Amino acid sequence: MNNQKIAEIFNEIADMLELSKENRIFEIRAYKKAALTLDSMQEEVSDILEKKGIEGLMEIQGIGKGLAEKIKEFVATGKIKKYEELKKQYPIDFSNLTRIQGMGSKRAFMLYKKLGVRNIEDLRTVIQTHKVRELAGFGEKSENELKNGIALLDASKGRILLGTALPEAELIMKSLAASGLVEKIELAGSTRRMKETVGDLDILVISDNSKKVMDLAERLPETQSTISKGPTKITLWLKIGISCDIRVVEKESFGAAMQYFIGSKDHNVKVRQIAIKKGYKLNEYGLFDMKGKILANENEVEIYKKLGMQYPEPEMRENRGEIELAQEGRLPKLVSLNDIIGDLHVHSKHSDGLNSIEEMVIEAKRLGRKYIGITDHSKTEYIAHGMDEKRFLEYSKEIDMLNKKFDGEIKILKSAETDILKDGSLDFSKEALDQMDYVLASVHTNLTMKKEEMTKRVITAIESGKMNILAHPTDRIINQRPSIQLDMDKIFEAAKANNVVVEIDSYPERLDLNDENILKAKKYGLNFSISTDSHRLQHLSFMRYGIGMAKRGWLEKNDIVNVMPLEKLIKIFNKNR
DNA sequence: GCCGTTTTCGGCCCGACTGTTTTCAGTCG
Repeated sequence: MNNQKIAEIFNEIADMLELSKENRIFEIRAYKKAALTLDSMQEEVSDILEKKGIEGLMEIQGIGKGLAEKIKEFVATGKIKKYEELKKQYPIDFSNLTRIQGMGSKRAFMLYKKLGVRNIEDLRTVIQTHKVRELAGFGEKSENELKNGIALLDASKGRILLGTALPEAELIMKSLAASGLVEKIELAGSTRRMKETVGDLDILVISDNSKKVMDLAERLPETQSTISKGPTKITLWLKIGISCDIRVVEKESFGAAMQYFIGSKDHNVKVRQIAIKKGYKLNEYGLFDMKGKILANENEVEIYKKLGMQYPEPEMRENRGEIELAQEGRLPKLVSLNDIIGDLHVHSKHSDGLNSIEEMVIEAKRLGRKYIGITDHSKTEYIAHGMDEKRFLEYSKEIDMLNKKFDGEIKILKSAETDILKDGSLDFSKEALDQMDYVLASVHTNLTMKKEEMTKRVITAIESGKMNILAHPTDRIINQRPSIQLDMDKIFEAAKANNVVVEIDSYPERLDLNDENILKAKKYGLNFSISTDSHRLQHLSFMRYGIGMAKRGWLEKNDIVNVMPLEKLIKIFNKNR
């Protein structure tokens, strides 16, 4: 919770420094960069301080002594002196005002100085009375731009789920491709990198008629309005509450454009620095030598090659060490969707799923799965219609029957999503657990337990010698519910010692483990399962999101269990039971 | 303010679009 608050303060400090007369552009950048890092960081700064002190903070990219001291100050006192002092000079709600499209710190300050605008409500008033258009540097159009900006912010969903953004982007791309106007169309940006949430869409197009492409984009059913439109780029506002950039680029520079617009920003800054060190220049049009001669531009692989690097898959491009590995030729060969042959977390009508086991099995078979594990809830999950031992028997019989029916086509594994109860015990009798091919277990109740207690609870389950997969380990729901408090190092250590597989839950609201935790877990040499947590037929296709997380966490095929043939998988499960 | 096999001082990514301009500042990604 500290992380986001400090990020906000750092951003505001940057805004206020932008107003000072001296040129402090790099100091400003340092604050903004640190804010970005803190905002997306999983580990709480207060935890880092507690464990490793101020040196721990300074290990974070972009945080040096100065910022580490300020973070420490905030954790200790809830305030940062430098911020409080600046704020006296500029009593303006920058963090909300600058969320308005077209509003930066300078305009915000101008509006404060001339019209006394301190926050969005003040701004609404002066727009209504048309005072903004009278200001020097503003005009009628600027006033309308801000008015629209506020409306967009009101309608904005902020960062939306990857599971919403990706299908939306695919719809738009499909329509543009079907028009016959485009020679090539590709997804870029954070959606291409499979980030768990997405702030806007980025689409690249090759076309010899960019105007027609943009006119068409404006008329798509997904489009709400046009934010800006130039000769090579259009920004749309989509009905789902985010914006979408469509850029038309030359065929010759398509690779350079892809490299540039896939990002991430941090990754690109570092790659550009490498280019500069080699005496080159890299931008969205190509890689150039000192004389401006083109070295590479049509494809990304070539650009990285000329820079002495392997091609990093988009999911890895976060400047988390992938650049160094690419330079050394040691990039991991990431797992891919095609490697997956089974799904080990699937619900049916027996608890809170919508479809019968048979329906789920048929769909899984259609998707090419060789086995599917049915994992309906246990009795403590009474809201989800969880099964007691008696109902488990009926469920068990049904699975046996279906296995006869589908013999040779797909194997149905008998399991259950077994609650890890408050004391760490499992929510089924020993007899029931023994009947299962494997036991998937997870926390669903008493989510607010203290870290130490919660960690002990989960480790007790892991050490029970009964469970095989720890499902959605942190239990977070993106944008809705924070993670349960767990010492992840201890959990992973215990999982490793007890042959427990950790899950990457592909359900878009969960994506749990997330990329950061996967990277951490990989260091412990754990086995992972990538499963869908399906509650209806359509969910079985969520696998690609879990694969996205796995790739962002640098996982290779041999880190994953549900790529293995059934016999080998069962052996792993039987090891600890 | 950060950072380091060119540097503990002197670098730090760069182009598109818009509006109010008369040559460019502000914003964005």
